[in-house]
Formats: sequence, C-alpha cells, structure tokens
Amino acid sequence: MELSPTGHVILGLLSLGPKSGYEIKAFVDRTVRFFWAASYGQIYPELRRLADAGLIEGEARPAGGRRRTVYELTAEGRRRLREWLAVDPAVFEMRDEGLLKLFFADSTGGASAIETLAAKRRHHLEIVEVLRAIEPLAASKAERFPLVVCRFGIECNQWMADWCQRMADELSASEKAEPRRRTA
Amino acid sequence: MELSPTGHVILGLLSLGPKSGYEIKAFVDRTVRFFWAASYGQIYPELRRLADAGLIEGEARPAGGRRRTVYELTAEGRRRLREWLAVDPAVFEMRDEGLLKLFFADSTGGASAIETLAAKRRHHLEIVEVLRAIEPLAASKAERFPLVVCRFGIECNQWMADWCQRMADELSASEKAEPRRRTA
DNA sequence: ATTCTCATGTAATTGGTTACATGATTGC
DNA sequence: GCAATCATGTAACCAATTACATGAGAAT
Repeated sequence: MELSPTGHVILGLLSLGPKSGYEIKAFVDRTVRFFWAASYGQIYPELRRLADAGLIEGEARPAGGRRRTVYELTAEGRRRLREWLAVDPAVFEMRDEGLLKLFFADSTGGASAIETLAAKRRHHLEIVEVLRAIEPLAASKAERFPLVVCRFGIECNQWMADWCQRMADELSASEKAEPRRRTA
Repeated sequence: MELSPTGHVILGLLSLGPKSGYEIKAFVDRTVRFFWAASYGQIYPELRRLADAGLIEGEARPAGGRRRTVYELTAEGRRRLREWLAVDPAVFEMRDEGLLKLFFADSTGGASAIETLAAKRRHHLEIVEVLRAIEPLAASKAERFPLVVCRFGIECNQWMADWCQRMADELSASEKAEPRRRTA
C-alpha cells in the first residue's frame, strides 16, 4: 500500500513514543506544522488506514474514565518509516501570498509594496517567536534532529524577515533618490 | 464575489498585458510557480468565472487560423486587483518533505540525515539555476517588482542550500568527534 | 453551573493536480 | 510524414481544511 506523506508523519511521530490521535494533533501543532500541517480530518482516518495495514497498533487506554486509543508502531511500521527516510525527499512547495502581492506591486506604482513587505516581515518574526519558545524544549530531548529542524525554522524565518527589512529600506531609499514617475 | 488567490494571480498577470489561457500558464511556469503554481484545470475555469464576474474580457484573436481567446482586465478588474494588493497577505504555507525526513532522522540513528540534506541542497540549487536563467529577462522589463521577487527566490534558495551544506558539515564533524552510540 | 480541555470522529467543501480528449499549425 | 508546440477544455481524483457533532472529566 502506498502511503501519503501525512501517513509517514504519523509513523514518524509514533517512533518518538506511543500517542493518541489527539496527542498527535497537539504534537504536530507544536512542532512540524510550519512545514507540514495536519488536521483531525486527516489524522483519524489515516490512523484507521495505518492500523488496517498493520503498520501501527491501537490499544484502548482510557485516561481516568475518558475513552482513549493509544497507537504505537509495529515492527513493520518501523521498517516502513526507515524505508521512507532512505528515499530522497520529493515534495517542496511554497504558497506565499506576500511574494505574489510583491510581484504585482508595479500595478500600484509600488505603493502597496512597503506595507506588503512589512506584513510579511511581521509574519516571519511571529514564527521566529513561536519557534524560539519551543527551542529549549527541543533541546532537552534525547533526539537531536528535532532541534536541528527547529533551528532551521528560526534562522530561515529570521533571514526572510531581514530580507523584507532590507527591501523596504532599499525601496524607500530609491523613492527618495528618484520619486516615482509613473503610477501605472 | 469572493476571489480565490489564483483568481488574483490571473488578474495580476493580465495587468502586465493581455494574454490567452495558454500564455498565462506558460507565464506562471516561468515566473511565480515557485511560490504559487497553477494548472490548466484551474486557469480555464477561473477565466470563465472572472469573465462572468466582469473583471476580465475575452476577445477571439485567432493566431494564424488557430482559435485563441485573449483576455484583458476591465476597469473593475483593475480595481479589484489594487484592492487585493492593499490587503495584508495572509497565506504562507510550506510543505517540505526534506525537513520532515530530517526531523525524524533519529530513528535511523542519524544515518539518513546526510543524504536527505544532500538531496534538499541539490533541489534548492536547481531552483537557483532556473531563477538565475530568468533573472536577465526580469531585469529587462519595465516592471521592477518581478525582478525583486526573482532575486528573493535566488537568495533564499541559496541560503537554504548553504544551510544544508553547513548542517551536513557539522554532522559529519560531530560524527568523527563522538561516533554514534545508539542506532535506536 | 459553566467553561476548558481531552477525545474521537464525520461531512461538506475547497483548492488543486493529473490525465485525458481534441485539434490545428509549424518546423524538421 | 512526424514531432513539437499552440490552444482549450473536462473528468477523475487527491489532499487537506473547516465546521460540525458528540460527550466526558477537570477546573473554577
């Protein structure tokens, strides 16, 4: 059976320890959501599929009266995870509305660009904040790579924020040097 | 009528001059596809919707016998484009399978990380190549912002490629210093 | 009492890709 | 004659989000 990337994410998360669907969602939101988000609408059906395929195993473990199913990897699931990790990554997609608006900013004579850059900058700085907050947590774990990836997120978003600043500066500088001629 | 981001992309592209659906697709593939892709399956139906909404106007302009419809912005379409450009960008999404695999690399004892980083690096360098090739074209145009965005793409992907290199170096250095103890 | 968090799940919808179908024109 | 390119479009499918439904226990 072919597995979706989100299926692999679940296998990966379960390799860090057994979890319920709810915990998987919470974990994703705290960690990989910046480069791979997942919603309940994906997670629960996917857990069912993975269990049917024998890659994970669910066990009823009610926490104080609340019904609750905790899943963990089977040997086959662990094998499939490693198999996936050994293959070169293929998917790399970005959807950045800010760059899009910047691309078309000539149709406002450049007037919209300053605010677009400022908004994009704020957005990246917000992400930096969030990642900085979870960095110590990642650093405290036995696993080393979550921390590596967390730091990538911090540095990369900081770089993008700085680029926005730089561009905004250059723009207002050239604006002063040669005031806008056309508004077309 | 609410417009999808892809609808706005089409308005934006038409602000740079009248185009057929086919030309729009080709243009997207040469320019914005790295942060906002679009396929025929979206473009043609969207052209229909935009025309129905009075934001663009199609004119039959067969090129040497081939049937062909060229669209251009209406005044209302131009207004809607500017309206959209004035709003802060909201969408910023990444789906990066490489980071995902890196995140889970502890389950191969780190062994998979080197190759994942190398593959990710190659991918970013490929994008840099493509963008460098179209940079002179962007520079030759009257519009300034497509060039700005093109350079963002070059610098950003170069940064990511360099990060991959840096990480791979650090990894093999620490590997030599203290050879891997666990393979869990 | 009420709200918050834990917990599981489904249905409807969105946004998008891929593959296919069709056909004319151009260049080799 | 054949392949490549120009050109338009649809149908099937996929991944994923949002909103909704349900309900229990914990905290205030």
